[in-house]
Amino acid sequence: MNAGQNDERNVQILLNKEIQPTAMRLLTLEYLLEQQAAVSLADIELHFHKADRITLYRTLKTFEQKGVIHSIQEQQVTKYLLCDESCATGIHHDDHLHFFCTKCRNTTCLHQVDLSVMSLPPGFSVVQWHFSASGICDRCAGTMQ
Amino acid sequence: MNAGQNDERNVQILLNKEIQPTAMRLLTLEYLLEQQAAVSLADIELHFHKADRITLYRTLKTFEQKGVIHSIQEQQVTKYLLCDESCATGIHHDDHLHFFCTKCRNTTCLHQVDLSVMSLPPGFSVVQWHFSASGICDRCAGTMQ
DNA sequence: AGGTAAAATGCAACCGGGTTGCAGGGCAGA
DNA sequence: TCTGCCCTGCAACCCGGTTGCATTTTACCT
Repeated sequence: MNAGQNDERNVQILLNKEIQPTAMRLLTLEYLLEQQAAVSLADIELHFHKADRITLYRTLKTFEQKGVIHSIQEQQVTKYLLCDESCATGIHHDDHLHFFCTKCRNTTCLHQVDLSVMSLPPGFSVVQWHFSASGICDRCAGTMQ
Repeated sequence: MNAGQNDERNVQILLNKEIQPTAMRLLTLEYLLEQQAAVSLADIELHFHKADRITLYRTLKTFEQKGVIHSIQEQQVTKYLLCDESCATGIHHDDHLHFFCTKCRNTTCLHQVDLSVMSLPPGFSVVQWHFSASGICDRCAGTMQ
């Protein structure tokens, strides 16, 4: 693990998406890369207690718009997750299931669930899917207290 | 169509769900019964321009809790729809697809889409599903301008 | 290196939906 | 008729999202 190398890699990630790699953005990206679950603006704000809420907000907006992260609605709050490689400016492929665990309150992506079987009645054309489920995740199920 | 009969029927609907049939609640129920699409608190408020926002809010909360309606999140705002017969206090069966048309901005339920094919990885247990899609609905597709 | 323009940041403030507390009013039951 | 409970309406608050504007940083050009 070499911090300098990670920085270098993260700079490249941003440049590939046409985002200027500023300090704030690199820190935010680094944080997002560490996350296993979706995080809200408030979560990030709490983590970087010195950072400005609005800057973070705009950073996330930029990331989302450029295809670095995608957002989901989780009971009134917006949460963010890293995108797949295939996402780009204005183009998202977020058609996978988001699972919200009511116990640990984490939201994770379940790419392995096959949603291709979904078909709509004639006349409807879908631009975007939003799939989510809530319940108990595998980790919490394993650790009954 | 007999207004008195409808009233009587609506009173019964509420009583069956253990809700006191007050004037406000009957009006709200009547309005909800007329809707083809999900409505927000603001929508209802606009329709009953004399009504109090908070009372409406609490009426909807009561309806939801008692299994008359269910709520969905539609880009930051909560919208409400009538439940199936099978819903009761604290028990909802809303596992059908909600389709949001980006043109007419209406949200409708698509019960005909089969979601039973969905299966999760082992370890996950689902309490509630939330399926939605956005795009162009059949009615708007038919009326290209 | 210095100057300039554009982009990013930080602060203040606003907005709108959701939510709660409390006082008044109406209705049902004693 | 009296009493208590539930519904209603008003005020106010909270919190996430969002915008405007002034300041700072960065990139670029000479």
